Amino acid sequence: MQRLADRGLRLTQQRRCIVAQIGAQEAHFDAEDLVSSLAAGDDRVSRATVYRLLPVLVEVGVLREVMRFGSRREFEPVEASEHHEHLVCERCGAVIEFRDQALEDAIESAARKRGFEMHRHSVEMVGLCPRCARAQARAEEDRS
Amino acid sequence: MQRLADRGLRLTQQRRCIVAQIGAQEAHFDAEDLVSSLAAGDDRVSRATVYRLLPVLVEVGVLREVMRFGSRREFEPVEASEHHEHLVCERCGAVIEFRDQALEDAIESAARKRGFEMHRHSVEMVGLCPRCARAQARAEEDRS
DNA sequence: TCCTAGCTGAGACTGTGTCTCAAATCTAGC
DNA sequence: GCTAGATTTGAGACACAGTCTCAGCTAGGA
Repeated sequence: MQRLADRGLRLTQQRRCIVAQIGAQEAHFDAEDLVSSLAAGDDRVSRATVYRLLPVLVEVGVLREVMRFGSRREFEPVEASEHHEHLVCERCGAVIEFRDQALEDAIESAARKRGFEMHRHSVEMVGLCPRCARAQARAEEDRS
Repeated sequence: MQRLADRGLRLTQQRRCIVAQIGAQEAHFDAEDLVSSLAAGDDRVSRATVYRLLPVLVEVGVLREVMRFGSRREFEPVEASEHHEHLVCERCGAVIEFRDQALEDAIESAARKRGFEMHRHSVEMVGLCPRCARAQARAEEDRS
């Protein structure tokens, strides 16, 4: 909230509602999640307002835009967690968050090596989570 | 083309046109690029057909789906080049392709360490390309 | 040649996100 | 506390990428 004020942005009722709702949200969420959970509550905030505020919160450093699964833009609170990467299971849709210092280092070094001033990055790994990999292996065994 | 036949898929005129057009395409392209370049030529292939074939070509191993810039799904031919990552410049929009073995290794090891069976991955690095980073630095110098 | 599963085209439809503009509201200055 | 005016809002139209439907067509095996 304070960060909005610092930037000369107004602290409207709607913005308070949105920020409060973000606090109540799961780790990842997208604009439509917010719109519907605000609608479910007593807060009346229009879709346009939510869509307008999200990029502002990213710029102000409250949110971080994470990968896009499908076509929706996903967000997560910056302070809630350290930066992390995501494993996406093709079979069950699970999203596994993880942090890997060696990977971070490799990314930063790759950028530096090429004179690139990196502001953010994301790694998307798609495949089978441990559970589905096992299930798949069993299914193939049975077939043979 | 052969790969389609191997899978029991038909080699229709439209599919030949699409595959030929992909060959004539720049490194990256998306469905709309293809649709419009097909329309510009003498080939008449509908949008639906193009959108239908692209995921098939990915599955068959002819194309690879790369990162999504904005909201469009981008593709690139698999054989044209080795797997590579992308640096995206926020300022000029340039996309720099690069390959970094250390980074690949770090990604694979991160997946393996977590029992994840990785099928594909992509790294998106956003920031300033060397040229824009220099321009930015100069601009800030001038201002002070 | 014939048959039919698979493919196509046209356009309606869906979902996500943006834009517009009149009306409402926040905040600085008095 | 009041006022002015700059910002923000809401509702809905719009834009765009991508999907779906279904009647008609066709590749390719028998």
